[in-house]
Amino acid sequence: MAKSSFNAERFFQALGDTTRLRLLNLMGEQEICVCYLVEILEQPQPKISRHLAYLRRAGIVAARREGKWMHYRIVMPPDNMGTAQTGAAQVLRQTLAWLKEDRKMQADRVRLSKACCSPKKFAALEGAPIPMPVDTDCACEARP
Amino acid sequence: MAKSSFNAERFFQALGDTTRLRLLNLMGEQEICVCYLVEILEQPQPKISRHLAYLRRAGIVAARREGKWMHYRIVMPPDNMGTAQTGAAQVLRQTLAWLKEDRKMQADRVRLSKACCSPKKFAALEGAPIPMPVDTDCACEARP
DNA sequence: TTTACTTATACGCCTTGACGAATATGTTTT
DNA sequence: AAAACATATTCGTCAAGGCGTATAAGTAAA
Repeated sequence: MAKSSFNAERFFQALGDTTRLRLLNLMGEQEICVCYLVEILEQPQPKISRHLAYLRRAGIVAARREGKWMHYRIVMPPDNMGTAQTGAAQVLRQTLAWLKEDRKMQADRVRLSKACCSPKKFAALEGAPIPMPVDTDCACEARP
Repeated sequence: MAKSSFNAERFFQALGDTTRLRLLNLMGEQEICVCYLVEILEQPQPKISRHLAYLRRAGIVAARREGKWMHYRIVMPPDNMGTAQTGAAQVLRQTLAWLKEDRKMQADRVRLSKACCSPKKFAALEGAPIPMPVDTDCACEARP
């Protein structure tokens, strides 16, 4: 239990980059496909991939493969046996809430919502697996 | 209000170093003199000073001079007009709470308490301004 | 099995920042 | 003024990590 648990230094280092914060903001509470992250952030794919790898090494996100697509999601640091959250988890949760206050982060989420609702508009997203919308106001069409 | 406010990237970078986390843990809710920080962490003085400068540049701590001594304290990121705390402040608060769960951080605090109660035992602290104890169980003697 | 597609990794370059050691700055005391 | 003390800054070195570019690896379709 008192295993040095979770490396706080590495945890905060992982949060100390704007691109990674934007990624976490987009993952929010849902799983999301890499191709969406690339499209929404308008950044080169290797860059996104590298930052996702960093977040994964830090234990903040996890990946799941589905065919040729990779889905990333935030993983909350391990609970302390009961339902009580670990300090790290609470900090992460607070951080995500903080990000929601930021204009640019909000803009990213809006872009994501739009992409979910009409992926046709984003050439690169034709046929890609649609993430569950971050904001619940976009019920989206199911994927073929 | 929606001024890009506070640089989140820089904020987390500042937290991404163990020495700085230890410093923040010692500052806790009270002001503390640099010489105490040097003594408790048992690290070279220039190193401590550099990290304090970093924290100050990030807007997380502030310094106050008193004679030859410098006192550092944590400054909570600016409030949003009312009493409601900014996201940054809440994250910082949570972080400090998290640190308290850590064994090594607890040990640092214990060392600080002891140093407060009997600065004589720490050669270098003879006559240095005693910080208000972090843990309230040490009422300390007043300084001559 | 080729080809196309999605994602990950390797490489070289460059910036940031951590460190120890030395030294500078600022303050009080003598 | 000089000496003593507390703290800050500078310098040189080194490792971590960010970026673009190129390429590898894994999977599905043709």
